[in-house]
Formats: sequence, C-alpha cells, structure tokens
Amino acid sequence: MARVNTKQLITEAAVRVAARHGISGASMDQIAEAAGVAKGSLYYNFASKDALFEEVIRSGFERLAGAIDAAREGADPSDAPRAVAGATLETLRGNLDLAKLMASEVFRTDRPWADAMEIARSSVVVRFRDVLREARAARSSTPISNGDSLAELTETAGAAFFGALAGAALDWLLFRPDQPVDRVLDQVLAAFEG
Amino acid sequence: MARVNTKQLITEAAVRVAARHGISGASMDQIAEAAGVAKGSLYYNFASKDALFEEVIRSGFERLAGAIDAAREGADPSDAPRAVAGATLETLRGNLDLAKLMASEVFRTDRPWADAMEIARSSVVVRFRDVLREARAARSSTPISNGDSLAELTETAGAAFFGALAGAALDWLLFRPDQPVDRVLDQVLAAFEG
DNA sequence: GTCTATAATCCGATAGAC
DNA sequence: GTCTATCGGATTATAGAC
Repeated sequence: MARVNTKQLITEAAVRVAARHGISGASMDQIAEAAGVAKGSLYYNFASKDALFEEVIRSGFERLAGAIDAAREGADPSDAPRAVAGATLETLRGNLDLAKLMASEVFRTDRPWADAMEIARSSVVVRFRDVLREARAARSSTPISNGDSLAELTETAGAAFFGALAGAALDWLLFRPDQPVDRVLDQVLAAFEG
Repeated sequence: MARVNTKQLITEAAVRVAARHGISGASMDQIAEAAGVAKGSLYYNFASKDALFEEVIRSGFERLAGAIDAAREGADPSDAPRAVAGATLETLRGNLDLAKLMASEVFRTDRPWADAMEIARSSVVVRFRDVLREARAARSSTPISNGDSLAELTETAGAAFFGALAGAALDWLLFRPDQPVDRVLDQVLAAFEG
C-alpha cells in the first residue's frame, strides 16, 4: 500500500473530471492529472476506464442508501418521508459532482456495468417506496382514517419520489443555489399537495 | 432541397445513436451510417456535432412544452395537474430515445449549448409550476378551504414535479414496461399524498 | 507501486469530385 | 446537395524502467 490512498485520489478526481465533461468526455489523461498521479497508476489500480467508473457510480448509490437508512432510524414512520427527503437533499448537496454524474448515467442501459448500476438504483428506489408505504400505513391507522381502498405503492412511486428529489436538488444547486435547504424541501412536498 | 428531408433523417439517427452511447460516445460516423447518408452530408446540414445536438435537445423540450400546453387547454385548473402529467408520460413514452438523451444531458452545464438548453428546460419547469399554482388556487377557493397561509409555489416545485414524472417514466419504460400508463400516473400522484 | 514513453486506434472536421 | 478520401489530433491501453 502507498503512503496515501492512491485509489481514493483517483476516484475523487474521476468524479470531478466526469462531472464537467461526462464519462465519455473524461480522458484518463485528465483524470491522472487531476489526481496528481501518472496515468500508469490508473491502470495499476483499475482494470480499465469502465471498471473505474463502475466503482464510482456504485459507491455513490451506496452512500445515498446509507444516508436514507440513517435518516429513517431516528424518525417516526409518519415523519420519515420528510426526514428522508431532507437527508437526500443534503447528501446531494454535499456530493454535487457525484450527483450530476449519477443523474447523467442512471438511465444509460448500454454501459458494461448497467446491471450492477440498476441493482444499486433499485435498492434506493425500494427504500423510498418502503418509507412512503410505512407513512401511509401510520396515517391510515389514525382516527382521521377514511374508507378509501388505495392501490399499494410500488417501486414506481419510489422512483417518482426519487426523481422529484433529484430534479429539485439539481435545479436548486445548479441554478438557484441561494435557497435554504428547508425551503427546497417545502417546495418538493408542496408540489403534490392535493 | 433534396427529395427526402436529409436534415430530419440525420436528427432522428442522432437521437437513436446517442440514446445508446451518449452524445460524446456517438460518433459522426455512426450517425451517418444510421441515417443512411455520408458523413459529408452531416457537415453540410449542420455546422458541427455540437450544433446538431443543440437542435436535437432543444426540439425535444419544445415538443414536451407543446404537449403540456395542449393538455392544459382542455382541462379545468383543478384537474390540470393530472391531465398534464398524463400527457407528459405519453410524450416520454412516444419519444423514449429522446427522453433518455434529455435526461442524460439536462444537468450538464459544460456544453456549448448549455444556456440554450437551460432556457428550454426552464420553460418546461415554469409550465409545471403554473399548472400547480392554478390547481392550488382553484382548490383554496372552494368551501372546504382552510386558513393556512402557504408559501407560493416556485420553479423548484415545478422542477420537483418534472423530476417525479421523468423518474417514474424512465423507471417504467426501461425496467417495468408492462404497466399501463394510468397505473404509472396513479403511482406518481400517490407518492406524495399526505 | 508508480513512473515515462509509445503503440494502435478512433474521432471531428475538411477538401474536392460529381 | 451528397459523395469519397484523408488530415491532424486525441484517446485507451500497454511495455518496461526504477
């Protein structure tokens, strides 16, 4: 092992460069220069450019999944959607380059790592779905409950919630960065009232 | 003018190729082959690869904006969000390759055409915001209205609604295409109830 | 484990025939 | 207006020194 973690230097540089130029537009030369290492070191630590970015994207979804789980633990089910949404917005803000990269790549089904990425994306979507399901269950067991028989929430609802947060977060961070995070959160939740 | 519209052949081929490989990964050779014309014809009809894809992306947002406007005309303000959401889902389904391309590119701020694309994206976001605003106004003027003073909906709410629809539509069309559109629409709107 | 130097390929764009 | 042929440059990946 080297004195500093060369592998981490490389992945962080890859995120920075690819956020600006896209994955196809990010050359291994640029990444090596941004990381402060020689190009040969990239190919010692990663089998190929594809292997490098598979690692980058997969770890991005894992980070987001971890933030969701942490926010879920400390919240009542009925408050969990707001708590999870807030944690998602904060995570995207703290990893803006990675968020841009994930948004650009998440629906690309041609990459060599498409299967691995869909597993990672789906694990996040399922988390959102479960948070929404539990909030609805907690609400329908209150005295105010009515008799509507609603269709069960599916992954599609989770994907919609994820999409709303990602769309609002990137609109916010790229084009209206002066808003406080709570105001963005209020706008996301208000968009669907009624 | 040629017997067939070569320019349109080229833009349609560019959408197909770029949906698979991304814009940076789509070579002018591939596009020419997919369009059934020579590469020289690409450079006769478009000044550059950048100019070609600026046209492609901009026209995609214009098509979506037109579908939104058409759905808005025939609906009561309180029903407009559902009508507009349905029209958006149908438009994305009918132009899946273009939708994938737009999703991959909409948050790329480094492109030469970034300013033009942000104007096009913003015009769609504003349409969603206005539909949501009018629905809320129509609802608050009913007898059931309460005294809550809610913050006015902003572009961020429109971006959230747009993101929810795009996220749900691509999850649907790419990974769960057997669902009927009405079920997808129900899931999107149900995700935010409460 | 990291470096330099180079091989082999591919790309965007242009020139000029027809 | 569309074609073929080609230029100059950039890219991924590898070889071998240290």
